[in-house]
Amino acid sequence: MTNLTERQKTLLLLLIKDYIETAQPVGSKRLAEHYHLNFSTATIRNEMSALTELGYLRQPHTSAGRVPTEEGYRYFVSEMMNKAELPESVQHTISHQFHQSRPEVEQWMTLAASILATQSQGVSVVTAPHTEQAKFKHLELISTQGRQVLMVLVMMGGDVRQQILTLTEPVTQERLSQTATRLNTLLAGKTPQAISSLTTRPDPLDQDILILILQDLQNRIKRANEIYTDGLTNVLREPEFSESGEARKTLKIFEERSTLQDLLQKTTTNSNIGGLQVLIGGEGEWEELRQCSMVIARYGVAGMATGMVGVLGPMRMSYARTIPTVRYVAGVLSDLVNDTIAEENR
Amino acid sequence: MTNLTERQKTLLLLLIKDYIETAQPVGSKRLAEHYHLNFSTATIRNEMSALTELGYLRQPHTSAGRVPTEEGYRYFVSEMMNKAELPESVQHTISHQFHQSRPEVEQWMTLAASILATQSQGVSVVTAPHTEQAKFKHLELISTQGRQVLMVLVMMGGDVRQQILTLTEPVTQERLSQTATRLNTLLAGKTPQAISSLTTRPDPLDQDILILILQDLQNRIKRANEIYTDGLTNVLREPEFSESGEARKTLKIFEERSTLQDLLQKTTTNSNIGGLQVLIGGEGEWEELRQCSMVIARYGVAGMATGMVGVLGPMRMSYARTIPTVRYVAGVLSDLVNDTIAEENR
DNA sequence: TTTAGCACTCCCGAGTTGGGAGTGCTATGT
DNA sequence: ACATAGCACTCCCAACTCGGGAGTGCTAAA
Repeated sequence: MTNLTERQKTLLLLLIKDYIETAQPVGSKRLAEHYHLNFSTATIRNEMSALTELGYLRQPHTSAGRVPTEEGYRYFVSEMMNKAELPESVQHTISHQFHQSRPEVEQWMTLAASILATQSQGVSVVTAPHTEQAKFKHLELISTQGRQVLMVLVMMGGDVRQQILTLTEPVTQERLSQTATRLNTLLAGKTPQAISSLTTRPDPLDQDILILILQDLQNRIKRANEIYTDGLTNVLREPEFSESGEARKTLKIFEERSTLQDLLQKTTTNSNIGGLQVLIGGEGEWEELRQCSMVIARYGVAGMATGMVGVLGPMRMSYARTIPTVRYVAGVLSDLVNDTIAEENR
Repeated sequence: MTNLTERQKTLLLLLIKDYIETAQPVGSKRLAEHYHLNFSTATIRNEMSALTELGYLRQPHTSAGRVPTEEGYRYFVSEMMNKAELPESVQHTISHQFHQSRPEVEQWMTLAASILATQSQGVSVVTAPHTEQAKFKHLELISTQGRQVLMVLVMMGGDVRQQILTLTEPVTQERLSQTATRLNTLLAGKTPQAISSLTTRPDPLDQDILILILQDLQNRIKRANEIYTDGLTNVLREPEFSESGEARKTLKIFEERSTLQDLLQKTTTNSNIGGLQVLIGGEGEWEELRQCSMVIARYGVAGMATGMVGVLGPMRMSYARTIPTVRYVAGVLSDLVNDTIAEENR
């Protein structure tokens, strides 16, 4: 694939860089003058012609400058993927912000989303660390008043959820505690699947609570798919979205969420922790994203708890900025997840 | 103020109605033909001229139709305010959706936001019911593993929050329970203010936990200000936001939130439960909303727990649709809050 | 007081046009 | 064989023009 001469490569990368900055088709003259190249515009024209032939460039009109194709962006991204580094000062700022924040998953998510959005000037997308095989850890039932009972369900991985139940008849705290103790020994360390095969219990209260636990585990899965987002308006800044029709199509993705979930699902299943993926132009699969690119990374601890961070922007987004930022934030989040798990297993 | 003749009033209302539908300046001819008026275009022109003089209408250019001014919209709204009714079928659908939903505040909020957005085709804004003077109800401390402790804090009004603490040294469940019992009797029924004057405790664990409770109460206030939103892209559908610059300014409000909070705060303090307020063109106070209108209502139980629902749209939003919808949703939410409080005091 | 008639204003969309940026090709130089 | 200068050609785009049309205000008559 790398059947490009050194000069072609230089020109291609420069042209894309220029186009990303200016959003204007780039001509031979501009390229020559702006980057002090030691060959003439005619030579550049010849090379550009070749690059067009090879599918890396495209002409919007017969007599306009060149614009990168999706293939061109792919080449550009693969070239810079391993070079791009985040300035140390920015790294410090980011990691500082995280260590300042309160040690709650929700805080981390919104913080990550906010940082990614401002750094990349795109729309950020973050999902909470999700334990695919969350194991039961602890259940607590607390009578609060009348028929109302507070159920607290703790899963390994630090995931906690509470819920207020209203029982059909009042139950003493003692009986609640007994039920909790029985269920705790019964369910300890079990996965949701294992739990769902235990639906019949002798004690009717045990039975009721067990069903509620299962329901809650269902919701937990839904909740794990909750997507944090920031910087939506950044997309409106880009000239390619100036007709509001295009912008609407893109922003709609973030309101409906289903496409987004689909996308994150498909993308992450075949990606490793720390591995970065760049989707360009929806990769033919997501019509809504034909104008966009997305930089996505998986973070967390494989098999224990993983989530996603990503940035969506126009196809001519600043990859040089976005790629290292996403990578770095994913790294920080991985560390945080690691720490949490380590703390738990002390 | 109602110094308008019956005919002027009719014409004004018709014109605004027409403009809301078409987004085009309305001329005398269109008005006459479209609504089978039994007076001529010349008469209409005279009346329109008078209405312009009175400040209800405006001409975009010397020879264009008329467009309502903010004053015009205000008149329109005050005229229809008490007339507008939501069709019963829609009422049923909405109330059905709420009673289908799980009895959790978060569910209600997202549901309300979604319903308002789809019904009104605007951007919905909903805040959770917030108990200004939440009283302490119950504290629970549960040792989970190692130095990690789960703190569950229940306030009157059904507000529950849990948090995982990591103590500096391991503590037995027994000691935790003792602390919880002591603090429960100490704090029962107290307001945050009362609690914050109790900062010194003899037992160091009691002391630590008390501080954490106060921190959590702080966060609870912040959280109560959390704003649920839906239908952001609806705004992009409107022609007045077709240049993305305008749209960006408006959507930005929903990302930054501070303006929105300011607005909700100022608006709700002087409004009663069930009372509807319509802000037109930012009322001179919110520059960002100069193009927009907002329909806002307060819901809940005064003095116990109240929140806000509202819809933001272009100034030519469909008030006839939005006003009764906001009113109805506020009513349903009030009922739900009422039920919750009643359940609690059984 | 309403209405018909009329001159006037001014927006807006459809053509028209010229300049400019960029291209590909060819011929010439290295 | 490759790079470059020169040149004719293409085609976009912004500016300009222009006529129709919608709407107005005024006046005079009913």
